[in-house]
Amino acid sequence: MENREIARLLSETADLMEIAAEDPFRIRSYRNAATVIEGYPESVAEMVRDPARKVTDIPGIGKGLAAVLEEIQARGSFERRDEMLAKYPPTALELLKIQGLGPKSIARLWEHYRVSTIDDLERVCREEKLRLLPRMGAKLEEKVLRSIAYYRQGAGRFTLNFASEVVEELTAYLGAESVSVAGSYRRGKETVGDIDLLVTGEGAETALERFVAHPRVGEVLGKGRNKASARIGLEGLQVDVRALPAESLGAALQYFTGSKEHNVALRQRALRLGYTLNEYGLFRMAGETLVAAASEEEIYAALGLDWIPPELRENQGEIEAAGEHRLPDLVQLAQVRGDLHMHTRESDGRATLEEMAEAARALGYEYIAITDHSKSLAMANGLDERRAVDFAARVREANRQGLGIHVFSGLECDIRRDGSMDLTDDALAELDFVVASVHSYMSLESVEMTDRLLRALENPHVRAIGHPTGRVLLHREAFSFDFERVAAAAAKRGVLFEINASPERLDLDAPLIRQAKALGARFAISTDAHHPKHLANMRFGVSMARRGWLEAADIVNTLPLDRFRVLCGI
DNA sequence: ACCCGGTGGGGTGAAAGCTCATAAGCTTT
Repeated sequence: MENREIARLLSETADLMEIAAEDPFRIRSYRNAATVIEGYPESVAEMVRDPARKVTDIPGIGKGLAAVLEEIQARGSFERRDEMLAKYPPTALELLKIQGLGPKSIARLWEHYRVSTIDDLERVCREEKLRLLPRMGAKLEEKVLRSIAYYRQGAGRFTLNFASEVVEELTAYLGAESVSVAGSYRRGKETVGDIDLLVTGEGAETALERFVAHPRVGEVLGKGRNKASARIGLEGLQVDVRALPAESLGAALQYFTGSKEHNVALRQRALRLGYTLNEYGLFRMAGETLVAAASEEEIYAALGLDWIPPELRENQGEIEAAGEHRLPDLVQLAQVRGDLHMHTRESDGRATLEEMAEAARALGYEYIAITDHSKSLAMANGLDERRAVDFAARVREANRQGLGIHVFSGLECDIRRDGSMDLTDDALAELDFVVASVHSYMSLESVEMTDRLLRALENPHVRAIGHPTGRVLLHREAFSFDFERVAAAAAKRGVLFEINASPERLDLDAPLIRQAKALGARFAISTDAHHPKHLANMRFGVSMARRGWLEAADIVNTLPLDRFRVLCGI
């Protein structure tokens, strides 16, 4: 079993234990163990099997959890988990994703009404029975119903951190001469519903057999000669694998990459030009002569178009632009030279300044900004004025000593309800790069939120607005405000929009990026890393930027260090 | 549960504010 799956068993059990109101410190130990195991460089399952190794050498794993890991390795579950599952249905975990409900409420709902699924929950709300329970009322019923509706929109979709692991693992595993990923994953969409893989060449036919035999494949939904579908992992992400001849890979890739809207428009164009386009190729209609199929470039060229990068294929003007040879020269990951939003142990990050700097240096960056939280986010141990100023001095000293990369002292400063900054201007003036972010009062009316953000933009020390809409994918909607006014003001004041590359956020999204660019805004793509490995999430942010039609010139952290310093005056 | 440090037991990751309902539970990273 993979580390990630072990971690999942532990953290799900911790959730159930919370519903059962067990000892909070024990619960924390399970959660901590899950985090440590997920990030552990070796296979924990193999360590359990190897008599020469001791899992208790892993920090956070003691006698109790070592026994749990033994049991997981032996039979895929463990006693406490079974006990919890006997007490509460496994679907109760899903209820934790509904905003407004926590472990106590879920326990009560189960005890009083045997509510165990989202459908049950919806019924209880509609029948106005939730309000009869202690500490619950009519308002909560409304809130829960709204949250259910939002949750259902995202049901069955997955964020890119998980999807990318599956793609990378299967690509290596299938063993065909070529494996290409298509679908919304290839278009860089922020969440995916399934994964489409195309295999060709040597080993393509046996790849389907290998696929359904993969140890993490659960339910096989179908398997024929050319296609196999299955759900993978405990999460149940659907993967479709298609085997096809290399001669028609381009047509298949074009077709299965989509989007549907792009393909419809492309086929209409083909018809106008006397062709027909399908997943096997582009054909001249009379006589059905094959015109192009092996590569996407040939197909687009035959239709009089430049090759369109997958991220743009949404039928949002890209076909017209390709016909007029004015597609943007989209930003690429390799052009990124720095990362301007990350955390260390100073607040809620996991690593030190030096460790983050070293990881960034290893990625080939020239500079980073360390931006820990400010004091309002007490939960994250945010910095007050004094600590922020001391930290800036520490960063200056670290740069003098030399880190192999330039580090800017920064802060992710809370934007308070009235739009003022959480720290004084004097303190902010000591820092090189201040990102201002909203972390509270997210449900303000649009007018108040707009005024709040406009005021934040007025602060002379603010360089960027962090995760500007506050959305958390599959969990929380963007808060409402007048984006056009805020973007226009940001452009005027030279404040950057962050494109937050964390796969949980990906904020701004593509339509807002395009809108902001049209209003003259500039951008920073930043990972918001809380751990050195999170720096690698930059690629997801670059995908969003590309979906927003951005070029390197739109993004400040593609600038070399000296030019970036001049731009920011630091 | 773990860890430390000691062979018995104490400490553990940080608080503020909102909502709904009237004391507690949830949210925020």
